[in-house]
Amino acid sequence: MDEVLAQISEGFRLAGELMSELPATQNDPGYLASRCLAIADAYSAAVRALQARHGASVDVATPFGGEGYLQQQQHHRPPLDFLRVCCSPEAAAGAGASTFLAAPPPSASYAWAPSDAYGAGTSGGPVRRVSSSSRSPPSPSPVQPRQPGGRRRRENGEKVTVMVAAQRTGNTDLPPDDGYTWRKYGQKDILGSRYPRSYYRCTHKNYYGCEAKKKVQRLDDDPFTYEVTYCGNHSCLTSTTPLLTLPTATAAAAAVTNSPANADRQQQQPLSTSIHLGISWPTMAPATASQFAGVGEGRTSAATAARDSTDHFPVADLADVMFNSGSSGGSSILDGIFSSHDRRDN
DNA sequence: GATATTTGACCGGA
DNA sequence: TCCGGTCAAATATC
Repeated sequence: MDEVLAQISEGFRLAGELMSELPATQNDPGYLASRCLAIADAYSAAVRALQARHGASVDVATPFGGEGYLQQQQHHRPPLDFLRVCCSPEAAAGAGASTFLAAPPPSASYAWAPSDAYGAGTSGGPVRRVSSSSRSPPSPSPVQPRQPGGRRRRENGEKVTVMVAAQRTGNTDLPPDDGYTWRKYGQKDILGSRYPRSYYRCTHKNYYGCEAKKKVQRLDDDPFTYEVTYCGNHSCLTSTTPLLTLPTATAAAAAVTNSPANADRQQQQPLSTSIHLGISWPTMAPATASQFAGVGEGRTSAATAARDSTDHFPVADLADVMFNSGSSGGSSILDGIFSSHDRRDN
């Protein structure tokens, strides 16, 4: 079992590295793809180790087709929606394109397809980068302490704006998942805009002091497109604090064991889909059209929205069942991890 | 009960 | 003074 845990641990380590490298490597789809595959390999090795240890009791063939499924999916799906930003030709070009991503980046080592090729064509994913700059020059003074009762508007770090296609089915009010978990803290009607602007900050702001924020606004001329502006960096991703206690061997083994009961439970439960890495893991169970239409209401976090997507990726699948194999009501393993720290930040 | 969202008010910058 | 960004109490959800 040590080998299994080591492989899982390695997968997380690689994922963490990749996240921290994203700002510098986002224009290198080939590198990103190779790193993603390395992560997938780590988890696949964990599965193989589990199979070697437990034999037939570890059956990953159902309902997703076993290793064949894993291999197939590795070559057909980008691991995370947000990589479409990083790897899209528009993102690489830096600005300006007004067309939706419709073709794979030529240098990507895995097949790439427009979002509509998957399922019912839900979230479209980021389609273009509009700008990547800080509006104001770096402040000569360090971060000022917040004055009691005062509200300081800060221009911290880089600002990146992307255009993101809304989901075409189900709840189109939800912006597509970008891989992070966000908490909405405000909404504002903007002058000259038909649609209000929503303000989000990182869910883990308290625990990590993560100052990442984003603004989401629908375009007047295209309600199916969101303009998402990211401000600040995710310190919750780069923290060296040992945040994650690996699930127990029992939990991990149970998670990858797709017993009918487990499969059924995975389909029924509203799962929290994020881990400390900030990665939103798509759900393991293939969702039906009716599920798309129903879920996502009420809880509007990006992670929840991700569940509406038909995105599936083997690593994500494995991690999803690992970290969401608990009971309902937010009592996943991750909830246990964050429960004592990550309280509300108001 | 804990946590997330909503929404009116407040604050700061232009 | 206006407008965008944020706060925080009230409310909703699980």
